[in-house]
Amino acid sequence: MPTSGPERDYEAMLRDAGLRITKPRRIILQILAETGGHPDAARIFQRAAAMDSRISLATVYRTMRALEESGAIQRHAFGDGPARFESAGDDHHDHLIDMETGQVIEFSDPRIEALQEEIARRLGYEIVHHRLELYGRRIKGRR
Amino acid sequence: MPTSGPERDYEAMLRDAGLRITKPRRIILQILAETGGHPDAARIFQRAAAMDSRISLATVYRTMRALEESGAIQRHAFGDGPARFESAGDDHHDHLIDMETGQVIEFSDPRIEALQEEIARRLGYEIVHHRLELYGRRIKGRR
DNA sequence: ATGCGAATGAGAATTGTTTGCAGAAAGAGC
DNA sequence: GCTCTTTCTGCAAACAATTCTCATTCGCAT
Repeated sequence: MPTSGPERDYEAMLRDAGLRITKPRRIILQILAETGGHPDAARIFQRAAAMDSRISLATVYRTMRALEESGAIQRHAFGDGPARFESAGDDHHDHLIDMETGQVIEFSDPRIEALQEEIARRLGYEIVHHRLELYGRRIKGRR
Repeated sequence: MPTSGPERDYEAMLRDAGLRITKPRRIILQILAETGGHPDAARIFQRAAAMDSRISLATVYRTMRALEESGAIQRHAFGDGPARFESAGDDHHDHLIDMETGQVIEFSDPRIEALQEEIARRLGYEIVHHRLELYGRRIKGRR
């Protein structure tokens, strides 16, 4: 069955990071795998609580932090709202946020990445990470 | 004398926005004009309090909001810390944050801007604003 | 099965920011 | 300059997001 795949991957990540595989973590990871998108802590907590009402919000935050530190997920802060998380594949991408719907569209462009590198180098810096977010609205009369 | 210039400009902005020119606002604006950089509310408050100890942090926040809404300043959120403000000229630029010192370096590159436009258009969007932040560390052995 | 260290839950604590309210003060008109 | 209306301010309380404290539970190496 396909559902068993993703869970395994995540558990391996925990293992590799020297973290214990606990019930709450398993649930949270399962949610991350199934949900996709860019959920915030409250949303993750809400779904987790539906599966096991004993889980606390603090554990969600702690788990997210641990996963972030081990490189399994990324933390974003779109606009000013709460932090939102995304499981980190090895594909880098940036975000376009639809200002009307709040929808987040992912994109990537090697040319932009290259320019960023060039600019940073010219300023004497080496890029550790970056954040590029475009906030826009849908062009009407276009499909 | 050169010190009288900036203050005038800011007062005009208040006027134009239909806001009253009050003592606290004058002080806050003066600080913004003199200070430069990307101060956060606490820093602005601290300097304001040095000039007039009655000023409250709430007023700093309220003033920043008013100025932001009237387009006089921009609000940034580097990393995860508190919001930081910058007086908004008509020159657009992005930021490179030195991860060791927290120093913010401004830069701008029309090629990146153009690419962003192109990407957004391809996705069917029109950019309202964007945010590009490079987080990096100084390259050693380079001056 | 046992023990030790790591993880959890519940809630209190922090941090950054906003808000409610009563009094102060700005700007318009006289 | 004085008064009126409306906007601002200060203060403290309210909030939202996140982290921390601590007693208890649990994973897992032995």
